[in-house]
Amino acid sequence: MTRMHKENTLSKNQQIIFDLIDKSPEPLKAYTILFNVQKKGINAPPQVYRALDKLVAIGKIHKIESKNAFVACKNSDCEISKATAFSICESCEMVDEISDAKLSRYLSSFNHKKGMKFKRFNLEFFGLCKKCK
Amino acid sequence: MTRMHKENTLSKNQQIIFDLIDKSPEPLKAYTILFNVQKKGINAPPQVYRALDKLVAIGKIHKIESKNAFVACKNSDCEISKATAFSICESCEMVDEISDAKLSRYLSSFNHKKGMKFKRFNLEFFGLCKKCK
DNA sequence: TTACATAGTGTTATATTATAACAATTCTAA
DNA sequence: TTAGAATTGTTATAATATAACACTATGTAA
Repeated sequence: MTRMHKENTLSKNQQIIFDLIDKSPEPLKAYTILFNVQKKGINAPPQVYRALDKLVAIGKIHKIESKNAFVACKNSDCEISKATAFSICESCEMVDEISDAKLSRYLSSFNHKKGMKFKRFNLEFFGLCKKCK
Repeated sequence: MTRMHKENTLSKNQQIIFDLIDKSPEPLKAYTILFNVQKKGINAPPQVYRALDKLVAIGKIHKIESKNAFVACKNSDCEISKATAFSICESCEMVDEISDAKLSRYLSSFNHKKGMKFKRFNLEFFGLCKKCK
């Protein structure tokens, strides 16, 4: 049997950073996170980026590529980030994770004509949210 | 009548940078572009980024957000970058713009339950291309 | 043809985002 | 209890992107 490590438990830095992202109403950038956790003893960028990388890998957070920012996963259906979709308000910067089984199924089964088999997708919609439009 | 400027013609720097991207088989990063156009008198990052911004705005190129890199538009249907989709090989870095009217229609008409009206989307699929799988 | 607005250029400096490299420590499974 | 894996702490630096300012070129309207 191959060695297994404890799952579902986050390390100290990972927990600190996840908590911060999870309670933020908006996506957080790495250096904003750094600034906010310095009081907890996390002093340098690599500490933040390492935690972010791990949290992304295990699906606890997602990176919003168009903003270089991170949000907590709100969607139990996204299967460790294999299928992510977001709506992004171009005015107030609000980001909302889309949980739509039909959309997810449609895209997961989409096959490129040129013979590529997809493992993962990320979709970002842009517009104006209810409040801003 | 409102003032109109010439359309469809690129400025000198825009043309140089578009030509470079257009003949590249792979997405190009801003500083790779800078390095390659220095012999043509483009010396500093802002010159590159300004041309890239404009080329993106008029739909001649697209930014691959997950790679911070740029490709020429191969899809006359994308309507000035309102609806972009790419397949990205995780092994060889190849990027291919997807032109699929059905997919585009499906996503363009997708409406978020929470009342957001979308103006634009970007979709990035990841996997292994024919050659790499 | 002038004059005006808009777009583009060149330049220096700096801001922002992300990683390399290395030493030390802690956790986990056997 | 011990070896491997994961995590931490740290310094330095790489990579990506923009601010700000002076200047030039181009298209349009009068």
